[in-house]
Amino acid sequence: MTNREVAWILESIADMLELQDDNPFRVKAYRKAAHSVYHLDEDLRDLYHRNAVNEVKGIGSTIQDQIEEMLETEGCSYYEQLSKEVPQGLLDMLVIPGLGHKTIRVISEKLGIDNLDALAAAAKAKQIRTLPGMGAKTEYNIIKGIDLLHISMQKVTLGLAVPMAEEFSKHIMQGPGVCEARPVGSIRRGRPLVGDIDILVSAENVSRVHAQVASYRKTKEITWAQKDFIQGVLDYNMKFEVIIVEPEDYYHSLVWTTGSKEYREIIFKGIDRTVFKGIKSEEDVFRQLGMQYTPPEMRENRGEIEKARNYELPELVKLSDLQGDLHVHTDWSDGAHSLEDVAAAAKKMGYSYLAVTDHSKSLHISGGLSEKRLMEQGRAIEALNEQINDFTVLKGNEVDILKDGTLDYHDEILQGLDVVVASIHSYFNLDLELQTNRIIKAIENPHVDIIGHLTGRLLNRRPPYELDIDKILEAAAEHRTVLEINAHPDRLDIDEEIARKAVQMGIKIAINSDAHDRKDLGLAKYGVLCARRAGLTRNDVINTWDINKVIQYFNS
DNA sequence: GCCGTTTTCGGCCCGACTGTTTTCAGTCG
Repeated sequence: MTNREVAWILESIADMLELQDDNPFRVKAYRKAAHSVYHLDEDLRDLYHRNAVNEVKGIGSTIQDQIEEMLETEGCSYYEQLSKEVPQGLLDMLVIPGLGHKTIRVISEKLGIDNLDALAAAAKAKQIRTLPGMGAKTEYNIIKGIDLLHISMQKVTLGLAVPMAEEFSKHIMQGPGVCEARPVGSIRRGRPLVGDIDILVSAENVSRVHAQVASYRKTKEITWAQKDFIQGVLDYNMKFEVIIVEPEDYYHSLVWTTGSKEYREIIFKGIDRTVFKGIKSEEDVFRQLGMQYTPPEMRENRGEIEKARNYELPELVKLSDLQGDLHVHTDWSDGAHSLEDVAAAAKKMGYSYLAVTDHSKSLHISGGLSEKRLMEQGRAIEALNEQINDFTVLKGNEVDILKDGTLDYHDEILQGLDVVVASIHSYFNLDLELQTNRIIKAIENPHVDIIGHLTGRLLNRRPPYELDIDKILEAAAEHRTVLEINAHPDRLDIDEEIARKAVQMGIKIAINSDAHDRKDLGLAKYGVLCARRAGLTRNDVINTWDINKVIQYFNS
């Protein structure tokens, strides 16, 4: 069992205990343990072999025993026992915004409802409003929430799909006679939400691939199998398709299975694909098609085919172009690691700079820094910079944009910072005009360098706030304010459409991890995918620049 | 259930919003 899976079980235990109205602190203890495990740097198995599982913060003797059981048996009897007591349908309901365990308990006890379909039906039949503390609005939110849930159940974020697809490919790769196995389709194109995992496999012996796929520990079900095609379901209801080809057909199949349906139908139109047999690279397939090599992220038929035929594609920004990260949290606010640890991790990644941007004072829950603490942090950063070579930590802050568009610190404070990222963390429901003006006011503040996660969307969970994007882009262009592509796979905000529009207007972009954990610095790769889908080049992205150029841009 | 340089028992993050109520419980970040 992986750390992530252990964390998921602990989190589920917390949910079930909460639905049973158990001691809230016990619930919290499980959540805390889940959080610690999720953010662990080390594999739990290694800790287990060192007999050090209980050294993890938030894990005492009870949870330690449960984790050890999970590692030894791939199961957890306490979790299984609770699963029998708490219907899965109640856990599903927790995902609906506005429904917590107490409300769900009342609904389940008074109306005997234990699944989403019955809940939706009761809401539509106006039965929910008969319960204490619930009214028409509650019913409306339930119906809306279930609709959203049905949509989100069809697709998952890259953050979930990519690690699963990589692990699955690796497993297939270990099969006898397998030459290649790699994720293709929408995952390879970097679409922010994907419906299934597609894996292209080339192998000498097709039947052995079937056995290898069936033996994967997360394969729940094979729903359809042909000689060269396997369709099925993995854990968490993740659908997959495995396409199997002969080694000599691998590269043209790679192009075929990576592009969108429209894309491949256009570029291979009227072409017998057997002419590509034996080709040794994707580049050669494109050469034979009379086209410029097209990066996977662009293969969507959105104008790139014409450009590729005229050899006019831009050179897209690459992950290795990034020289730093301009939005990162530490344990001074709600990050998991110290200033020193985060800086060391960034340096290890090959970065040459990092802006520490903890939360500002109004964000109490996230440990927002008072002016005094911010000053202290500034001194700590200066001291750290004295100690490390060939690396610069910039003094920054992710300052809250308050309801009226003013910022959470006075200008004199902001002036002393190297990097000011301004973001919204409250009043998500303002109307279009108020919300737009609020952000424009922040853009107009001369100390603001970057707007963080502009639209506030959370993929599969929360729609963007009401914003007049065009007006905001005009203001950002006028004030030379940088827009962030927040690389967290739950956000990818701004999205590729806005990013494309922004650079056309001369706005610069920062690809920021918004890491709250040193491991999360690596999430930058998802932001790069988004930028590449938007057609961005190195020069469009300021954190591919060296630090002097970045600072100069902010000060200009 | 976890934790401890005040504690092995008695605490554990808290302020604001939402939708329901007429003073507040539940939810969320």
